[in-house]
Amino acid sequence: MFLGQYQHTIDTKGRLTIPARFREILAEDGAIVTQGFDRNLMALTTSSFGSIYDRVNRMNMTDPKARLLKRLIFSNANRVEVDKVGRILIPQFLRDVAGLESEAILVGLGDFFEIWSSKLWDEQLTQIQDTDANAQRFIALDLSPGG
Amino acid sequence: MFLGQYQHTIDTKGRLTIPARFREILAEDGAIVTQGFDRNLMALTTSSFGSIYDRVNRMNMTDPKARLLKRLIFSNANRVEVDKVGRILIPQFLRDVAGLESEAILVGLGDFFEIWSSKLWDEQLTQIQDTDANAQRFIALDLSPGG
DNA sequence: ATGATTGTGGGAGAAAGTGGGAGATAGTGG
DNA sequence: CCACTATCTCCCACTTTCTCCCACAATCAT
Repeated sequence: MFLGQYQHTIDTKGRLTIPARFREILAEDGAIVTQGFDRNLMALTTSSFGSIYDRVNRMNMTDPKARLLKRLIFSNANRVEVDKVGRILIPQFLRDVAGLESEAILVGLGDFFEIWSSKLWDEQLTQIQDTDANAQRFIALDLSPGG
Repeated sequence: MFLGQYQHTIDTKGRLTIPARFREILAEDGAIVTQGFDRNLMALTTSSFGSIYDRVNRMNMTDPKARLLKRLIFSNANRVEVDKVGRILIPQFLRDVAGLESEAILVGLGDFFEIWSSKLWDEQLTQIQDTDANAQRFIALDLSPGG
């Protein structure tokens, strides 16, 4: 399971170190990196990308929105390999999409993880750390641990 | 069941001793430490985190609110292992969230326990021990044994 | 009292993270 | 088709951080 947040550098060659904990999960058969929904990137295992693939594929392609979603997901998807010391190579166009420069925040989200520029992630954090708003969110979703 | 409160030091390496009583419960398969509701941390058994995981994970990722909630839950969660002498390692970013420095209060809350900085826990204590206020506060909460 | 358990600290080896060089590969123009 | 250039990939080296292990003090129970 991908959990927690890590800050790593992106070197001049566009290589990004994957946290050791994430590495084990990806090691089996590489990963897919694609554009996320919020100016970020999503990194998925090939199997969880597969399930998205199936879902999107089943959508009705006469619906313009479905076609747009399909293009978003697939045209920006990129297969990446983890190198010997645990890095992946992020293609230039994906770095541009997420505004990535010399450093990135890797954020575990359970089945997959996200890649953010530190600037944009800070903006997310301010939303996430709003404890009052969080209490409301939890209430609305009845997410108490015992529930 | 996690009960009572304990004060323990966090050493320079970020290690926090778990009370022996709590240890037995966690020993099997480690724990998940995550951000709590009030500038504190929650430590859950992997199984009770599992039920949260399932529910959050099923949410629709095309919904912005769902993404935010997912980030809240997973990005601040961290799997921790209990070492040979009964300590867990609290990552820096979680220590920051809860304002933890060289000591912490561990508070049993049944299914899980909380981790507080002593300063913030003192503030809680003054609220909890205000018997006059309590008389008013809890009226709305039905605590009859029959449930 | 004394042996066992619990809590705390620190050192050494291992692992993680980062950077850069050199050969291989691909693309471009003549 | 060949030569040149730019990019990529593989490999190695270094630094920092982490993890494992042991030691000691304090507390508890017999």
